[in-house]
Amino acid sequence: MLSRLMQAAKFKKAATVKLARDFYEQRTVQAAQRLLGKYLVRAHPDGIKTGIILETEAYVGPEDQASHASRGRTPRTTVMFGPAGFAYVYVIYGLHHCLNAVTELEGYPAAVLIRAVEPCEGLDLMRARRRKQEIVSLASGPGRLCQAFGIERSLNGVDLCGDTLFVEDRHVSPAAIVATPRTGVDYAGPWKDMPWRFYIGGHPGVSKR
DNA sequence: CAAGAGATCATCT
DNA sequence: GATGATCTCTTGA
Repeated sequence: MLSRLMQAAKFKKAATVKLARDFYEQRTVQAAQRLLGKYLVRAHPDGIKTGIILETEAYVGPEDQASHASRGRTPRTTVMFGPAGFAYVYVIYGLHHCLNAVTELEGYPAAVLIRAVEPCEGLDLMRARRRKQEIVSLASGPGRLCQAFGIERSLNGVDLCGDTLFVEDRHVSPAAIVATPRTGVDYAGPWKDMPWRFYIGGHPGVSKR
């Protein structure tokens, strides 16, 4: 059994190397690509959960009709208009949560949707939350990963440069990055074809479509 | 394995 | 009142 001390030690180590705000201030498409291979970390009273980011999507600016922010600033999208490095978490289809990292400058609405990770630490915690056993099915999709990691609306607006949810500045170099159009945005007119979904090629943990 | 439907409600019109 | 940055289960080949 992993002692509380060991977990604390791991957490402490991870916390010292988390991505800083300036990472999130870069261009969204670039941030989406550079997040691939990095470690998403969720600290929770139950224990720590981590996973390697496998799949992301970029939602870029007020013109992007695929983005929630294209309809202007609303209570929901306020976080997207705020400064970089905060979490935008929303409920979709009344059932599932999706996690985004807000990017670029304050006033310019943009974010990276984290669509899938390869679970590393906290596997049994994730299994319990997901009620699935297979590692590959624990976090291969935006809703699945939020369920596995215990990410819900209470985390909307949390600082990704804080201690509860962050990305470790540690990189597993992806063999190949694939770019495709984003998922489920057929309504987005000319923007639906922008190749702003990125994933690690050939990895089984990438979400199905 | 692919296709289709149902779940279920916050959000905006 | 309509819709959705999804998931799971069922059906049928």
